[in-house]
Amino acid sequence: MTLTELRYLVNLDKERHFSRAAERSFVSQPTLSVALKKLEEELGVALFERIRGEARPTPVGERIIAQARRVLAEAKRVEDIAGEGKDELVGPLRLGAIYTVGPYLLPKLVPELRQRAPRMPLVIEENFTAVLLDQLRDNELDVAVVALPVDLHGLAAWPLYDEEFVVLLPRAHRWMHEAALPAKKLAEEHLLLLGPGHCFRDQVIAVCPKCVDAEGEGPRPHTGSSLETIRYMVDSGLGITVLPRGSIDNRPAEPHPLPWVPFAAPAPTRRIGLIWRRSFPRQQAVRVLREGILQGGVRGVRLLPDAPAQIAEA
Amino acid sequence: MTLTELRYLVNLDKERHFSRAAERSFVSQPTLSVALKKLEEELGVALFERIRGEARPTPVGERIIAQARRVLAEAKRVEDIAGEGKDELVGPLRLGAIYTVGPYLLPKLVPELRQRAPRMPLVIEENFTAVLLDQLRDNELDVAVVALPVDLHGLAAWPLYDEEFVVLLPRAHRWMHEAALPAKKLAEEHLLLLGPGHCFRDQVIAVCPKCVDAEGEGPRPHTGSSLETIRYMVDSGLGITVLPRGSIDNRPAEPHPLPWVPFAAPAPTRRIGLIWRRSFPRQQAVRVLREGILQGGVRGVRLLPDAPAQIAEA
DNA sequence: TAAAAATACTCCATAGGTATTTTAT
DNA sequence: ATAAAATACCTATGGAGTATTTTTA
Repeated sequence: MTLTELRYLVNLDKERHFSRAAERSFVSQPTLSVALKKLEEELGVALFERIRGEARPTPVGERIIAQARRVLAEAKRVEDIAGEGKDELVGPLRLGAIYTVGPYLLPKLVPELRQRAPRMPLVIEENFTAVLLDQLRDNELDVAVVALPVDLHGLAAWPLYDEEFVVLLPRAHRWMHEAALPAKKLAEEHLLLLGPGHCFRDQVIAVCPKCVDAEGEGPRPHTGSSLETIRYMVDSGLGITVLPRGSIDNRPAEPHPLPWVPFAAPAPTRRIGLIWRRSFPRQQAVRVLREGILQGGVRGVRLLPDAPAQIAEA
Repeated sequence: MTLTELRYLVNLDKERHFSRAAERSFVSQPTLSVALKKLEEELGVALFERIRGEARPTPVGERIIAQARRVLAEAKRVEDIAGEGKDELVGPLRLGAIYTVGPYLLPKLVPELRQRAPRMPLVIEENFTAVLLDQLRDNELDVAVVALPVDLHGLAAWPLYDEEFVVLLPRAHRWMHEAALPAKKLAEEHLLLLGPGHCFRDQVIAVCPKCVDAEGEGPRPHTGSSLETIRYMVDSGLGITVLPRGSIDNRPAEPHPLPWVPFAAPAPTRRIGLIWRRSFPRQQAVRVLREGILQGGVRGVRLLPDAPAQIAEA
């Protein structure tokens, strides 16, 4: 039994006439005759009585025709559902972001994407890189914004932009009018760091290894659970800190922002990119997300060219 | 889209693994892979994410899989219905009979058929031959018992038995001890006939053309609307009549039946047979009906051999 | 390296076509 | 004689197979 045969069956019931049913089915009359005979043989029952000039359904035939209509209707629903689901920009996109990017990226990104893909709501989760990677692999997230490189296993990545690190100072700090600071000077001050697990913490330590002791601990009190927390700690005079450049401009305007100073060249940077399961089927969603981030505008960073359309490697 | 593809789809969802789903579908792994890819291309959506060691349905995929299950369930119902309808001895059989046979045949036939085909109830209609033929052709009846020959157009016939005609007399009639009567003697008496339209009327007139006048009218009062009515008229002394032999024994026993006499050889007879649309698909029902009539027993008639399994001619 | 899925190719069953015959009116 | 359906026969698509490659953990 095939869907085609059932279509012939229903058309024959509509026309009660083999030749006209064949026309309606866009096949030749013998094709429909043979197909119907095959169906009758397979089902083991006569579906129509062939009376001169008219094909009349038998009693079983009528029941089977009614059922065939149901089959075809359900089959059509399959196509309908596929049609609705065809647009990759329809349906929620589960987006993850590391803690040190989310707060500065998302406020711009969300309205931007509502413009670009109004039927693709974002389900957003902030977490550590390691957790985001697991969630991607476990199909709990679709895409994530992280600092590259990361361990790509079954994942694909697309670099978005590089952002330099800068030094955030308390108000009226003695360095506040320096044009640029060499990294090693950081050790002269009390350096506030994020807690373990934040990749940005490790990146900052890499810039100034002397700022931590043998156990990898910075001066106490030393950890904040977010960059914003640390900013408050700096403002209250506990010490200085290092921030990614993107966290400077992409936040609500303040009347009296804290002073900050760039690093001396070569300034340390981090590279922010998108990652997703290599098998994730909504490539267009990823593309639109990228465009939303880049053109939606993260201020103060260096956007990367479109060129390596999407880098994926083991 | 084919039912087979939908079956693969559902099996893949059950197994979440191409090779195992292929086993479950009794096909090779490449077959299932290719079929699924074809389905995805046709529908224009990704149905599964191929993650190492696991095929995971996409959100659209899940909806389509659920719908595919519905399609397959409905398709299975088609086979179920066909299975139920496969037995030709299930479902009502619409049986017609001429007035001069029905009353003597049906009382035995109905219980006999309830035995032989308990799930094939008889819907019975008595009528004139001409009406029965029309009803057969108009699909208002399935089979009919009539006197042959008739105009077979698109119909098939199967002779059942021959029955002789006999002469029914009032009590104490002067012929009541005759061994046999020549047909021409009928004209000596007042011959009661059925009304026009009954084939038996015409057959009796053919036996004794002199019994009617130029307009084909017999002596008045001359017509009864049924053989039983005429029997009463004979009993009340209005005249004699001619009956088919089958109407003698196949009726409720009477304490004092009317006398009857056979015709002199060659006795006139009529041939009773089954007719049905040549396209009528329940041949087995016809066979069982025939057996029910013959072996169920019409008394006093000469059964015809099975030989001409079923005669059908234009 | 091993396991799984995708690809390449080959084959054959069958859906579909055209031409013709059979059937019924 | 005509119209309709069935049959015969042919072709080509595609479903399914085996062998192999690609991919990823």
